Formats: sequence, structure tokens, C-alpha cells
Amino acid sequence: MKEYYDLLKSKLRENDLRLTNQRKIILEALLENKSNHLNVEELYQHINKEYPEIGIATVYRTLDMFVDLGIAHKMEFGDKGARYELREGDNSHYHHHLFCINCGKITEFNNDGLDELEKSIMEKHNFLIQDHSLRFYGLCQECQKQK
Amino acid sequence: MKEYYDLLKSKLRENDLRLTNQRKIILEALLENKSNHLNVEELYQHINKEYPEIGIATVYRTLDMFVDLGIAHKMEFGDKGARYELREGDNSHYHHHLFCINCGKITEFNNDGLDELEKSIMEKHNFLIQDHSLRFYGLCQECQKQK
DNA sequence: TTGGGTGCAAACGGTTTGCAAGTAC
DNA sequence: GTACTTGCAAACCGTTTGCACCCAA
Repeated sequence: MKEYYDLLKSKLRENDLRLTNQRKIILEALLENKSNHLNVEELYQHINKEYPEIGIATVYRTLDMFVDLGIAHKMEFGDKGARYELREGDNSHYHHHLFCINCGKITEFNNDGLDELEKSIMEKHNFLIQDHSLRFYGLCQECQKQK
Repeated sequence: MKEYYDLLKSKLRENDLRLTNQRKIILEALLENKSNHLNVEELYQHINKEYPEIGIATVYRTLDMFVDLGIAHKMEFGDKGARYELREGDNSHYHHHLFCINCGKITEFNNDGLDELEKSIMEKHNFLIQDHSLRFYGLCQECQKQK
């Protein structure tokens, strides 16, 4: 918590941006829902309960800014509504996602073994990789039983 | 060409759907632009030149249907506008994409080595994988020079 | 004090939908 | 002939934007 707060503070200062209450609150909401994979609307609803004066436009603007500052990731699963999650400190341990096409449940899995592929692609295609996304779409355990 | 046409025909028949001119034309447009990664609007413009009577709603409906029939893939890169591409016969040789965040250029690369990861995830998470997507975001060769 | 930040509501843009007319089978 | 399809235009909905007011530094 403190860790992300300090990170935000220094990133903001670096870029001559201000540390507003809204930005603190939105960071906090992301932290509280770290594993819930809320989309923007859901995150906004969560914030709205305690801080009804904050507008959704601010939430969008702030989240985009967090991405620019390198604090958050934006993810879209094609099911209406982007999701944002905080970046982990060590990028190489970034996780990826299983997306259930029946119930929409999102599960995380680890990144092991992608680094080599990344390296070989950089060389083969002369492509400077800055971010990556690996997803599997299918049926989670519960939805398999159901069918 | 013939191959996809026959596939479409049989898939349609299986599902009591009709082989209309529009569906043939849209399949053809996908084939002609196999490596161009056009989004729906661009694909529509391409079709519109020769067949101005076809509406964009039909293009959307048809492409979604192609996905349901297992003939096409839908892809979203977060840069406005979904893209569709024909599925290759052998799913295990499905390619993935490099997306240049500067110019939007999309490059394909091969899938080698993802199957094992897939298998281990199926076991570990009891997740029935039906589709997967691996992407790298970064700078293509040209855009690296430019900067 | 002042320029960046916010809330509001309107605008935007990709996509979907209702419906009457068209057409494959 | 009948049900599936289509074209059109309007609706939808997530996201962005313009603007007057606000507030962090």
C-alpha cells in the first residue's frame, strides 16, 4: 500500500503532476480489488459508494494516467469494459490470464518460460518488446461441470 | 479459396443457415486481405468499393457468425475497431501477433512452443482451453529507427 | 496565485438492434 | 411459401471531451 503510494507520489512529481485526493482514492480502490479484475464501471461503483462526488470521467482519466506513468496495466477481454490492474514491481514475474467464455471469470497464472520466446522474437523480428499479453480463453472448472 | 468456400458452405448447411451472396463476398474479402489485418471498417470500405449495396451491419453480423461457425477469429488490439481473420485449418499452427504501439503495424509470428504451456495449464487449473492469444506490444524496426 | 485537475453533461465512435423488404431453399 | 437475411437508421454503451469551477503546490 505504502509502496504504491510512494511510487505514485514520485512518478507524479517526476512529471509535474499533482497528488490529488481522487488519485489517492483510485489507487486505493485498485489495491483493494487487486485480484477482482473489476472493469472501469465496477471500479467506479466501488469508489462511488464511499466517494459519490467522484465522477467516472476522472476515473477514466486517472487510470489512463496510471498506465502512462507505468503504474498500471490496461486489459481488454472483449467482454465490454476495459480493466486495469496495478503492475507488479518485477515485470518478469508478470502474470497472465485465463478467461472463462461462459461466466467471465478471470484467473491468473504465472509467466514462467515466456522470457526465452520474447528474446528470440526480439532478435528474429527486430521488434523492441515493451509489453506482452498471453491469454487462454475457455471453460473454467465450474462451467465445464455445468455443460 | 475453394477450400474456405466449401468449409463455409458445409458449416452453413450444418446449422441451417443460408449461403447468401453477402456471405460469399465477405469471405472473399477476408481471403483477399489475409495478411493485411484490416479492422471491420476497413474491410467494409474494401467491400464497399465493389459492392456498395452491402451494409456495415451485415458485415458485423456475418463476421460474428463466422466466429460462431469456427471459420474466423476475432482480435482486438485496443486501437479502436475489432479485426477478424480466417482460422487456419490446423489450430496448433495458429500464429500470434506483434503490435507496434507507434505505427499500429501488425506482424505475425509462429506459435512454436506454446502447446506445452497450454497442456500444463489445463492440468494445473482444470481449465478447458478453447482459444489462446499471445501478443507482444512494442516498437517495430522502422519506429525504433525513427526515435 | 495559477496552471493543472475535476465534475458534469454532451459528444463520440464502434457496434448492435428493430423492422420492413428481400431472397435462398 | 416460409423463414432466414439484409439494409437502413436509430439506439446503445463504453469512453472521451469541452468547459467552468476547484484546489494542490
